[in-house]
Amino acid sequence: MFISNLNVTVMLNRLEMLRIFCTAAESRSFKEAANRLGISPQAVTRAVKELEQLQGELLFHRNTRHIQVTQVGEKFALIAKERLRAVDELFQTSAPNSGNELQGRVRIAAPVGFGHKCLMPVLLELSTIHPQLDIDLTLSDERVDVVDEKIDIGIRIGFMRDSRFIARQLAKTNMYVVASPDLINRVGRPASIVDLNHLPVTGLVDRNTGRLWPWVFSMGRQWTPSITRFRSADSEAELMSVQNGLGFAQIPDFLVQDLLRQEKLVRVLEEVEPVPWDLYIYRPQRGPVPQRIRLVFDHLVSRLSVH
Amino acid sequence: MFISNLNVTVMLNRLEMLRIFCTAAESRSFKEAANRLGISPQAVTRAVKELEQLQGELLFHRNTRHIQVTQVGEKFALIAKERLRAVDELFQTSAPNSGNELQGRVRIAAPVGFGHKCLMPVLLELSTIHPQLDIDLTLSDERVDVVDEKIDIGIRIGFMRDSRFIARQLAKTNMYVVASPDLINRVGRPASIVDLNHLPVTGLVDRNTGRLWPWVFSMGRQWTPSITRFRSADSEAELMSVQNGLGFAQIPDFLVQDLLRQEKLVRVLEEVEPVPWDLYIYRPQRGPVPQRIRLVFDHLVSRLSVH
DNA sequence: AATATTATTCCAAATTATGGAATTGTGAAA
DNA sequence: TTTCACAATTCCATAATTTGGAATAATATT
Repeated sequence: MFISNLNVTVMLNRLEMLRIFCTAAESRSFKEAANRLGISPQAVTRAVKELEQLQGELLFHRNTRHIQVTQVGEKFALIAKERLRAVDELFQTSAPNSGNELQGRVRIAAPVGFGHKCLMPVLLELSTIHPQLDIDLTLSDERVDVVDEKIDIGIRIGFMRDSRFIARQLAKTNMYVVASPDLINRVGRPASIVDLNHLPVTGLVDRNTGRLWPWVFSMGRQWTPSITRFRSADSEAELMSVQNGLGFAQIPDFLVQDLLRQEKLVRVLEEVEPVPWDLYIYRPQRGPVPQRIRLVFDHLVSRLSVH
Repeated sequence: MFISNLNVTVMLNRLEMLRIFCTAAESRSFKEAANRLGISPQAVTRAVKELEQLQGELLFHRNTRHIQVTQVGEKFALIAKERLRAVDELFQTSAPNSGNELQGRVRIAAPVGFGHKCLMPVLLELSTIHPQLDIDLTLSDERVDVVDEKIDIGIRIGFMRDSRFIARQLAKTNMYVVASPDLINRVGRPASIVDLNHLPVTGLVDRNTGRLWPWVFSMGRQWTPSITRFRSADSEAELMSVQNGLGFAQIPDFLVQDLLRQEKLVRVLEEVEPVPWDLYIYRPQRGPVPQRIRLVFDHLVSRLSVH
């Protein structure tokens, strides 16, 4: 328990305090935040004031005419929002599992980022439903044909016009140029592709060539970073660096859509985005296909498709 | 707001509810939990009861003589504890940054898991201190000599007896056999290495050979998984599968120590663990070394060393 | 069978949260 | 420049919630 200043009541419900603060951070006024939450404006003032005292710094600049979240407040709100959501999630019921069991080895290949973000949850779910399955997962960002020959199911971005495989489109995937709100506040947003030349950027390294992947834009335009703030062949590491404000990056939408929704990242250069690419799942059309491969394939299609 | 049954008061402070529940989950009685928290046993009863109503299922089996957290309760407690900690963390102040600025490219190589878990936070910190640095990070789990030639700073597990490099030991790293508590509850814990032959395990694939890395034990013993529940060359994916109870795995301590501390994972076969390996950082001893390399090296040493 | 201990329920008292009213501050309109 | 409308903030009386003592019920131990 903490002792407050005179005239500031002690508010022990920190969860509600955070919720009020986060709502205020995305409102144009405390009054608007209060309306959204169905509470009084005094409650918003009290919550923000108490949080500022706990944090030891201002989270909003404000007067009777407008409010402005501080940079510290902005960062704090992003983290708080996520953690608030995580706690709220604890109070939402989840559906039970069901299904019949499969067993044996299934070899699956996918891009790294998609693997971690979208595929692993589904594979874990699959494995719960079918405890006898042996999932052999290969994650890489490059098209390695020899690997394709050894897999049962693959997921790729691009196009698939090969009769050796049965392919099914999962979704269209966009390539977004994104950055953290903090970075944008500091350096501004690019108005055109050429602006990227003098903004901090990060880069994804092609493991095969050692060079940076070019960024793709509408009308077939490309731009390759030269000077970067951070670069790696590891897309996860690149994403971490972007989230932490090191630079702008071009990243597939499935990796960042949650972060965009949570306002941890912001899209820029939307008007020059390339046409969406296909995200598809495929399996070889050779010989009789084990039932488990067919069923896993169908399960992945149903769980990964975006309608 | 939710309408409770007769005689159950509405408790809006969900954070405290979770805290009470989590403390009870690791206590031998509600009275003990109450003592730990400095509240009355009635408060513990009320919090647990209300949480059970919100979740729609029993979290404790209990009578006046003892309490037993249910399996659902156990799982819920593990998640809740982490999220509770994450929220509590929001209310702890953090120290400001300081330092002088460096600029230019620094090429760093490290193992994937260590890179994500231990190294990225430090690199992000470095980049904040030195915004002009261009960090080029290569993450891989294999020793690739040609890559070593192109790097400025490397981090490796094993031994380093090469006079071409300046090496400094960061820590001893242990290889732990771990599994989720849920899995152990379901299948029991191995009493010896041979028990692994009929327990579910996951495996890390050597990208170069396509085969599974052997597990290492004391007195030079090795064991290689044959049938796995899950396998990947991607250590992150393997770790996710272990956390979700797919199988036992042998994983370096730096990847799992937080999860062990949080009781999300449990160590087994501790008595046959191999002697610790060296985790060391190194840089080439060729020609004059740019100051930025030297300073980054020293910074990494100071931040990554375990005392 | 008796006893000690703990979970649970009830209830009065204590504590906290709440919004109306008033005050203060600020930008826009006259 | 003055006036006005609006919102942040503070104060305070009231409402709502939380609290622990007391009582009850249940259970393992003696």
